[in-house]
Amino acid sequence: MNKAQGAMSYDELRGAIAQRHRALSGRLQQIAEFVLDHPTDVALGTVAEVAQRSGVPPSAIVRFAHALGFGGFTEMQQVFRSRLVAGVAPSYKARLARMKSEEKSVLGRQPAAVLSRFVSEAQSSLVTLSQSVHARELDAATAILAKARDIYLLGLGGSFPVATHLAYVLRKLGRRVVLLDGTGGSIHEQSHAATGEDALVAISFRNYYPDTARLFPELVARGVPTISITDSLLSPIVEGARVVFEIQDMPEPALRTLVAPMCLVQAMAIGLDLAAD
Amino acid sequence: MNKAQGAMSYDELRGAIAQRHRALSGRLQQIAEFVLDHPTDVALGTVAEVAQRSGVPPSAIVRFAHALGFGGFTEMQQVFRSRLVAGVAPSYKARLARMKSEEKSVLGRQPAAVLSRFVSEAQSSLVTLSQSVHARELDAATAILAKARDIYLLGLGGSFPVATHLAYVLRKLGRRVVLLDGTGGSIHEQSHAATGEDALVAISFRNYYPDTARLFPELVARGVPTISITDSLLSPIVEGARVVFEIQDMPEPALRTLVAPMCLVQAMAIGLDLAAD
DNA sequence: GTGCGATTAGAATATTCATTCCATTTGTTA
DNA sequence: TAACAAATGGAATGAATATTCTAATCGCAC
Repeated sequence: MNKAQGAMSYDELRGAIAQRHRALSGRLQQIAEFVLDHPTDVALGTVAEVAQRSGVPPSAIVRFAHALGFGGFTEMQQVFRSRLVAGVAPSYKARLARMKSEEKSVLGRQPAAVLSRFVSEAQSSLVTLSQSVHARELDAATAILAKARDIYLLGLGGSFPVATHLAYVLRKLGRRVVLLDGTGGSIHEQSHAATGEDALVAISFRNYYPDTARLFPELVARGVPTISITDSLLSPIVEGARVVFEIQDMPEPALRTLVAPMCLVQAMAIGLDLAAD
Repeated sequence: MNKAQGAMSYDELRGAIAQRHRALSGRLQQIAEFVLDHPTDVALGTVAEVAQRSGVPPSAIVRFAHALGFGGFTEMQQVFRSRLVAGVAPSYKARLARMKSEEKSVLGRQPAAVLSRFVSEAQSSLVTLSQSVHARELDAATAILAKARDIYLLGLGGSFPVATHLAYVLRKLGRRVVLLDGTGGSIHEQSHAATGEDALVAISFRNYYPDTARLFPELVARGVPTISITDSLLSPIVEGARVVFEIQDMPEPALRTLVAPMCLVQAMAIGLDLAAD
């Protein structure tokens, strides 16, 4: 009623409700309690649904929103929805918005600010990684690698660093590795010896490197067990893969730090080594 | 259309979309890509909003839902909403606790536990990075690169992924880059043309790759301005460098994720590009 | 018990929204 | 090139929804 609630976080709203609870009328108190106990219902439901579940008429819900300073139910609902999106993607939108604004400010142009931006970007990509990769996939991947005679690595363009890193670690651990880098001629020749006894790890992000998209199906067709690391289930290296690791929210090519895939391949390699004992 | 999609989990829906993607028409493929990339928008938005953000007419969105076997957009949206509620249910605390317990349990050898170990290790290495790198060094480094005609990159062995990544980004930004990788003969020949007009970025960690230790002094002696990224001030690529980035606490070669140096070179490259305007 | 202000419920309304339909375009086969 | 089928975009439609309005009710002081 009195306070102008422009943009409000969910936690702030909780505090505000708790504070005013005593001052509210009977019905409104009842709604306050329901709303604090069932934030998800408020976020996703309609006025009628919330009204029914909390046992009050729809108009009371709207009055409640008004009493809190919102223009209406819809406005209040936005705050509850923000809590949901925060739960799945740690401040994805906020991050983007912050980057956009910083980019244009004078501060954002200083190298030090650029570094801290990439650091925080990398941090959140690591959080996402550990959330989105499931144990089952990792187990399956290491099982494939454990049985392989030779391990073929396919990662070109922007993904090449990931492939070289995996190659390095696997070789350190005594595995036989063929890095498909296309030096000294066609990449087809390098992969010509691959069979079902071997294994392939393919890495590719948007925009998918043409050679990768071309070679991958050939190897799959030849029966080579395949592990794919990519950023979308629609990428050209998904179909036919035994295991797919999807790493979401990859920024545009020039801005990606490759932190998440680097960590992932590292864990695959070391996990393989530990499981072998 | 054909499949009766009663109750469906979000992951199942993702799989279904990926599977049918090829069989869909152009517009519908475009929508498929958008919804996989922006599940939150679909969960919370209206048909009109989703349509606008994905750049298609609203009717196409409905047709997409139909093509997937749903009765309409609203029905499909329920699946996307289920993902949001699932995301908040096991709260941060629970998830964090689970990670902690896994880490210490006997299951430490399982790949999933290995991954979470590398992730947390990478997290702390990023924190260290942003603390130990100072603005002055970054400014000096970008200044050197800005004046360079060609940028030579020297990073062999375990550091090679970092060098290739830097090469990729710098080239994307239109810089002339020479990656010293030793293919097709001696690495000396590749670097033969470097002069004081150019610049060198050298990356090396223990155990320092012999070729790096050999080539580095030569280039310095020839007057090439140099930026070094290494793990100790006693490393062979420190003496003579204009700027030295010391990244501490690098684990042994097979265990390092290269997360910190990857971030650093990324920031250097982008910082250079932004400063150039 | 009476009168008054605050509160409430439910119907009425206006808006937003998903869906459908059809004319037009696009792509394909003959 | 012509004819056909599939796909597309945009307007029309009807349902669902939030909000407002008003009459009725409640609580309370006197």
